[in-house]
Amino acid sequence: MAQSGAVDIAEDLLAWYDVARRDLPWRAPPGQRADPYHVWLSEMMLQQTTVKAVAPYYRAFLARWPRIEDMARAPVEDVLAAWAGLGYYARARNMHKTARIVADELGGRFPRTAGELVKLPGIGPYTAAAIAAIAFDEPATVVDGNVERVVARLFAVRERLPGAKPKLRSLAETLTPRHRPGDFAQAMMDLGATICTPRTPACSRCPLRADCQGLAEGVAATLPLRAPKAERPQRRGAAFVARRPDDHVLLRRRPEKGLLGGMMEPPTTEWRTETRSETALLGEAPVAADWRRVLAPVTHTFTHFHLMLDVYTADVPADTPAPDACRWVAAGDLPEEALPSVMRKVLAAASESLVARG
DNA sequence: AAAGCGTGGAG
DNA sequence: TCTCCAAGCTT
Repeated sequence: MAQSGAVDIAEDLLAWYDVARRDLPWRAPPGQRADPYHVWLSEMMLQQTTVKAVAPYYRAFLARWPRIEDMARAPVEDVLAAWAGLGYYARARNMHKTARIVADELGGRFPRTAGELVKLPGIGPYTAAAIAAIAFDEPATVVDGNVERVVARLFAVRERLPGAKPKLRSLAETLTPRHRPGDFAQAMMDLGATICTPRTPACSRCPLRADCQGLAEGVAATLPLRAPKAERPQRRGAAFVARRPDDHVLLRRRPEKGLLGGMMEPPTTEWRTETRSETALLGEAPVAADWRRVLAPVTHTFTHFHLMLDVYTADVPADTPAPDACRWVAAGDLPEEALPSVMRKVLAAASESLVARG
């Protein structure tokens, strides 16, 4: 194998990027520097989230809040509602905090270095480096899952993640060029997303195949090695969909911190590992009513547990007061609410059952 | 520093 | 159906 230096590898990758780069909504045309607001917004959304899932949200956010001052002015509830369905909702809360800091305290301008960017809410080492490199041309080393995979294969690193992170980072640093660092970062991610994929990588089409130690040793597709994951426990609970005669349903705002923080839901019981009796579940209903259980429970899988929710529905009087942290919402306004996917499943199950009952 | 934190698509 | 996992951050 002709052993190329780091500079050659970076040059080969950039040459490939110039002809193979993906056209993504947040990318500036070739040769132009991207708008920091656009880069930041896209990077916040892209944390642990696929390009395909992000694209429509990115367009919607930019159309609704064209400048960071616009987002800063919006109530956080609006941002959460627009974010609903993307997951990891702390990202949206942190993003909004950063919007206000940048708009109100920094004159609408993002810090230009990774070292300053990382101090802002929701911006960690990866996002800070990505913004600094892409928007401000700082030769920061951008290390995400793609980069870890590409580097692990390129240098045949057999140490397991997450222990191997420091080694992978330092190897990535040796590759980062002072010229076009933003394009280099995006090239690494494009390579990881389209060629050096987690399963069945297309090594025959890889611009770095001549320098890939993992390929030479026949282990590329198996890297990087990962620690086995903990199994997900099952949790159970009930959700209560109360409906008024004027077609309003009762929603509750979840606590600011923790799972689905700040998001709306039809009131639910606690979610516990053990199964509880219907009587016990109904004891946590938000209002007294003739609750009827929907036939099929809603199931949903979160990052660290499976959830099964029994769904109860009830028709309640028009003058039923909304309990603490709750409010009545017209059925027609539900699409605009900050309802996470699992809670949209609950509402769909309730509404199907109402239809089925006629 | 290990664990908590979403979702939907691919295989 | 089920597992894996995607441009990570926070505490």
